Amino acid sequence: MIPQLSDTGERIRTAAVLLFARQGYAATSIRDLGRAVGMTNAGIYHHVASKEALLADLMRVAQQGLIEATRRLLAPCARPADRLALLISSLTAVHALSPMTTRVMDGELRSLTPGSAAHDEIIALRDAYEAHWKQALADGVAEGTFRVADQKLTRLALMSMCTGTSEWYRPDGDSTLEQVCAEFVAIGLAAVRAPAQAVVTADLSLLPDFPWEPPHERYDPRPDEARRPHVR
Amino acid sequence: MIPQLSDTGERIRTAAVLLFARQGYAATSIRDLGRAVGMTNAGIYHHVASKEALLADLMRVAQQGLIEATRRLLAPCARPADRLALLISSLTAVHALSPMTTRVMDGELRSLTPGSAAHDEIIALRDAYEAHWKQALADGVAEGTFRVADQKLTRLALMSMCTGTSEWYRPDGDSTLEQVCAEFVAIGLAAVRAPAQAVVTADLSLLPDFPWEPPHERYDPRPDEARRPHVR
DNA sequence: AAAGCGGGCGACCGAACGTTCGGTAGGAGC
DNA sequence: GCTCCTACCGAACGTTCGGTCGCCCGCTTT
Repeated sequence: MIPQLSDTGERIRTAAVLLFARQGYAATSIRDLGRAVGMTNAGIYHHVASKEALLADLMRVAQQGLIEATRRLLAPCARPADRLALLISSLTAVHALSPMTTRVMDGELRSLTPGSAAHDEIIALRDAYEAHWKQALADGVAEGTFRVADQKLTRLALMSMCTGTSEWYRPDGDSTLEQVCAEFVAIGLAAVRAPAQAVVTADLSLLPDFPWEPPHERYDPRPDEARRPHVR
Repeated sequence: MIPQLSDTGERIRTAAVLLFARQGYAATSIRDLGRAVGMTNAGIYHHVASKEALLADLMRVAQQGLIEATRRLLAPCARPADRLALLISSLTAVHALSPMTTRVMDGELRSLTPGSAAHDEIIALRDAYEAHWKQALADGVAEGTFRVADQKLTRLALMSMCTGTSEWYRPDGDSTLEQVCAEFVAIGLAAVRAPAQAVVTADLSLLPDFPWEPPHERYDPRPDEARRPHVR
């Protein structure tokens, strides 16, 4: 028979991403996790080495997915302005489409034990991703297409704008994802004083797909019983 | 004699803002707090009603300070473009100058018990602040000065850009705070298609001053002994 | 000198934490 | 029929959590 190997593991990851994004890693207990998937806390440990290893797994796969998707998107694209446009629209789209995963990815780095192998690995992955942005900005400046006061400032400001999307975007809001991306690309190109051009946005089908990302709207992890008030 | 009433209370708040910003509220224990100010956990409770009340106090004062400063800044200013410029530069400057306080203010709302009086109060304060942004944008659109696809989208994108500043700004970086503010105002006005104008930025002396905000660079809370590795 | 008092300490509480362990139900392979 | 193996549970481990209680020290007031 089909072993359906990681079915339970996937359900655990789905619940973990949701709870970590909602309450934060430190405020989520293994027992919370078990309750969300209809298991005892002991059962969780048959699928997960430790709470921190679970977080590290989620963050590694998320970060690698983003890097791989970015590499694919940027491959056929030469001009710095186009590359910057793709970086902006893809980062925005990933944060809009996978808000829970990206919230954990962006905000829980501090929950990994500093100096641990997992911590260092995630930092290296994050640096590898940011290198794409640094390169695009530096190329545009070297080419004379971009005029920026401070490349680091510009990069961090634009990335903040994109990553913030996970905090507010709703698919049933007033703007479609395509409109959001186009708008952000326009703002980004204005920020580097590049001439407004034919708008290039990312092909959404090339974006990473996280199997554990819950559906966008309301998703309630409680299986059959009400959750305790979490007084503490 | 001067009772110097809140000296210890102020030291507790300083340590709390630092630890909450660094590790998060849930990952910070009362004993961590006590260690940072050279006290036992029991001693802390002579100055603080509860851990959550301490967080609520910090958030309330921070949010009220921001609202009050914004009110003062906006008072003598009529044109929507100028008001938007002031909102952008003041929000950016507060996040650059008080990164620890603003990180707690922006990121720890979820740590307040939902439905509690404190939680509702902070939400009401946050809504009161956002009303300034909504008003400025709506006025500009009504007046015909701004052209935006979606006011909510524009507002949240610009606010994300400003609040992100607390995550990366360093006073010894490549850009001065004035340059950052001017740049962000330019980006913001471009985002609403307002004509580039004489740049209006906030008077920094009108910004709120949080007595507990630690000095910007490295600030080490350990009083005399090394900190345990925080294994758990 | 005696009394009052605020600030802090040591000891402690019940609960929850991450994690481990022995055991067991059920299906697959021989 | 017997033996594995996977998946999970009940119970407990030692530790840490937020918070309380009683006492004591050093200061002020009288």
